[in-house]
Amino acid sequence: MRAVWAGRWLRTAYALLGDTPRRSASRGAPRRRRTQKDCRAGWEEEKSTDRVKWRQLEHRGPYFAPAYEPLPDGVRFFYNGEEASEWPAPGCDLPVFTPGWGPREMTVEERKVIKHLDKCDFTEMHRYFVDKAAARKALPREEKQKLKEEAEKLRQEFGYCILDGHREKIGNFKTEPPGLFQGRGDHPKMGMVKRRILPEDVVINCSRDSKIPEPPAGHQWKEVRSDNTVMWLASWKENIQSSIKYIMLNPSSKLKREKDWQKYEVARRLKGVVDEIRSQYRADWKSREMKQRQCAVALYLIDKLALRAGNEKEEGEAADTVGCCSLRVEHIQLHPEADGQEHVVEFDFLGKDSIRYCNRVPVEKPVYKNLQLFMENKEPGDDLFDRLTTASLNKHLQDLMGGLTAKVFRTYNASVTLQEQLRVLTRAEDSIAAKILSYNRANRAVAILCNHQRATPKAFEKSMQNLQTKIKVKKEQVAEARVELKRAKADHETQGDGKSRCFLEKKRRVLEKLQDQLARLSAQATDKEENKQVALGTSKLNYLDPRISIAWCKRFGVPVEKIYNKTQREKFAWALGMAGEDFEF
DNA sequence: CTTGTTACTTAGCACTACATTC
DNA sequence: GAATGTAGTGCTAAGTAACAAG
Repeated sequence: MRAVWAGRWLRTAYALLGDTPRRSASRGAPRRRRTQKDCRAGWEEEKSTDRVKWRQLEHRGPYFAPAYEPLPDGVRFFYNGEEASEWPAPGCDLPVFTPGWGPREMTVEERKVIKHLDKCDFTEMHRYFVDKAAARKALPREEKQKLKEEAEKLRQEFGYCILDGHREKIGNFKTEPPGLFQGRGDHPKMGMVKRRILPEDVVINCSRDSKIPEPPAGHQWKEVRSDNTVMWLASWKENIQSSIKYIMLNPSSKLKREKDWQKYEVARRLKGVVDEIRSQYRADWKSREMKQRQCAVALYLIDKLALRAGNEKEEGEAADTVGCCSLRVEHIQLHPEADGQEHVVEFDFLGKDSIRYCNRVPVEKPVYKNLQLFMENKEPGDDLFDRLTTASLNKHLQDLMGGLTAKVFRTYNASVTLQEQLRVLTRAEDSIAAKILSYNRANRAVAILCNHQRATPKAFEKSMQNLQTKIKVKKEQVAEARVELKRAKADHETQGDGKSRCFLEKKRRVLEKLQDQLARLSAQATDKEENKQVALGTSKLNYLDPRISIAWCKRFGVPVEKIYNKTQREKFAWALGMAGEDFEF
């Protein structure tokens, strides 16, 4: 078998041809960051900052994933068709937190022998992990229950903190286990070894007067600090991109809820000035200054198409993806006329998570002309907006409205679209099920606007077929019930007694019930088909002001539980009481 | 201005637990 | 009771954006 790069078993497999992760090319001496002393000063001064501040924070520190067990002796590895008798040797040349095994890079000797991944045969290793997963699945009920209880115990011990006197849920209380880095898209660092995190890597953030978390026996924290202007409880630097990972609170916590609420309030403030901003950027399309023009056109695209800002990325560090400001000439095509419309721009690029954005849109003539201008004398690989960065764009936005950045447009347009679509699609006389379908349609309009895609579910075709079969059966049943009803009607007319009347009523109810079921099934089928490749969750969780949905529920008598599950209701608790039925975004 | 660092939000996928159907 | 379908959850990568320093 070939190297299978998908699947979690890889996390535990050996890294074969991983490059040594390069240290980020730090050019000069490390710059001075905020020190602990500065933090203390911040604490006492209560500087005006939009950062949420806390007074007291106590927690247990992160939970360290236990080390993996070594592969048993029987599991063999083949290279180029031959069994490698000595390799890979169990054991680990990296420091491990508990005695055990972890993924590692090849030694110098191994690298001399193993040069091509496609000559590696992982079959036995793969089977070992598949079997292990199957064994776990086949565990008797009591054993599973026991595992569950152990996990719950862990959650109780590590999964909560005390913040300003309240016990709050932590979002991710475990350090990330070592494994092979799985980037998305064509990632240059795919397959590199992600090191095990040790207590020595971890910075703890908590109140000075709290019980400081104990590092695991025989270990020490990298640092313990008390910075009350940040939301994280612990952090460490990861070795692939040398970015910092954080342990933070669950969305249901007060701190996160308030932040979320603020976000939507900023978007609502934009609503008040958006007309002005729009006429402003329209005017700037004709600006004499190139930079201003580019800014105005970019803003138009961000506003109209809900594009992301598009920060610059370091080449070779991540997959080649772009957003608005980092669009290149090769990503758009101009059509003077297409699909019966004028001034059509065709976009085709990879966005966040290497999700393809492919769209043809008619734009206003000045935008079209400007794009033409921006593309003149440029190579396909050149930046479309060569005078523009996200920083300068956001600087401009900040001047137009305090707190305004490019991403606010996405929030704003998503929420406005939901509100508008709900208004258009909901009919008061519809059943609850039909209303929920309308809600999903409105949600879907937003997801499409924001380009939230998903892979077609594995069993989609099959489950769709099953659904169609069910519909067919139901249709036959309805037809049959119709015939029976007719017969009962005729019987009642000839006999006219109470018994036949009763029978007639019964048949009528049966038919109604069946018709209802049929309607529900076809609605389900429509919904399913339309939703095939659209992910609704992301917009629901991150872009749609929950007060819009809650107000809609109240207005149309739909229970909120039909729209938000328990977790979502906890996250949006701030909005539950706030939004009356006439709330307007 | 550029560049690196830091903090936080947004994103899709794998897995799992539970409901439903056979 | 097994098989199947699906909603919910965990995970962590990949963005945005602010800020400091050269």
